[in-house]
Amino acid sequence: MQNPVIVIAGPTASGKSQLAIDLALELNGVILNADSMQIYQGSPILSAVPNNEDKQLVEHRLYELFPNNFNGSVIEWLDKITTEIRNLWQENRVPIVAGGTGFYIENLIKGTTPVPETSAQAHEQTMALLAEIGVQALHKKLAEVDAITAAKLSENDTTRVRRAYEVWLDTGVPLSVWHRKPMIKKLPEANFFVIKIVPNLAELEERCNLRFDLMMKQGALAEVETLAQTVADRNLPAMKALGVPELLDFVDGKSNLPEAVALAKLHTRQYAKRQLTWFRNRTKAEFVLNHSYRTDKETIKNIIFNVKNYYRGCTNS
RNA sequence: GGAGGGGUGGCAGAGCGGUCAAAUGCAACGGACUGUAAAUCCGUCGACUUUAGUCUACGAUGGUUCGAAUCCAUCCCCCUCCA
Repeated sequence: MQNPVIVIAGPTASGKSQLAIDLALELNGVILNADSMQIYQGSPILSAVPNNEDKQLVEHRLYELFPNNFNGSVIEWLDKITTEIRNLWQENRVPIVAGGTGFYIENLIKGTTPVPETSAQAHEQTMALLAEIGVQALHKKLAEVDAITAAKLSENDTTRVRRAYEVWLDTGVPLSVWHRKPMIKKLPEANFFVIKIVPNLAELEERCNLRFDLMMKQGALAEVETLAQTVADRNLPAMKALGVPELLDFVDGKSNLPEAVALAKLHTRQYAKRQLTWFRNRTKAEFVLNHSYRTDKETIKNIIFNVKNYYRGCTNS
């Protein structure tokens, strides 16, 4: 096997973590987190970070790495995971990347745009401008300096309009120009074997609901109360984990508990759908599992067989 | 029993004679996604056909009118208050 990276991509509650563990046990693997929420420390319960039992079975890395007030992005995660993967190759162990954040996985596999890191001032300035004039006006200003990007974006797309403007402000070069440059792969030497879990929605919905009830029993509410007290800025990524905003509303007295729980479940289901369309339409996989995973030797055997075959092919060619 | 308010598309909720297949929000379905991505955004959403159009729709039935979700009558159901 040469520079293998096994990637397990799938929606929430599809059994990724379990599959990762079962595979890691067979392949001398280490599990690396590819989930944008599990990377933060704030909500191990709500973001379904693997528990201690799982962590004792197999080594897990890149979970609960960043403090809650850290404003992270794909890049920080990419830096971390890149060095972890290289380390594992050195140790002759197999990196198993597991997570539901399609955007992160895509950046790992296909690379990132070579935009330099934007300055904090540019960010602050753009945020201030956004707050002052609103998205649509910012979109208009963007159109003056970067018509191509502006044309592609909805005038309501706060996140992307903000970023495009910020990039222009900081680098003096429109984002559309940056986008023309070739993507940069952090790990050009890696051979990815992607396993995609694609369960049907009804099945997934049930699992999401059951899992959320379990989270509540495990103390999700206390988790959110702590967040409420320790993190001032609720726009921080760590405050966006599913269930956090909903339970926060309850903590703030803006809703009641059953309502908050119902909403959190709804949003979880909607998120799962979004993930499903991401993976369906833009993630190529070497192996597709068309149902949720629970420990099952046949499936593991089958996957291992495919993995070994795949990497034999890679070294030969 | 008396007084009042109301029944609108999967839900909530506007509309109160024509420009209404019916605002808006939610849900649902599909899609996008190049540094906050568990984020953010877009499209569709009565049926059939589809630039246009046809039909069935606003509790039920009947009426007024060129024309009704909108006005009138009767009936059915719901809610609030008084008894």
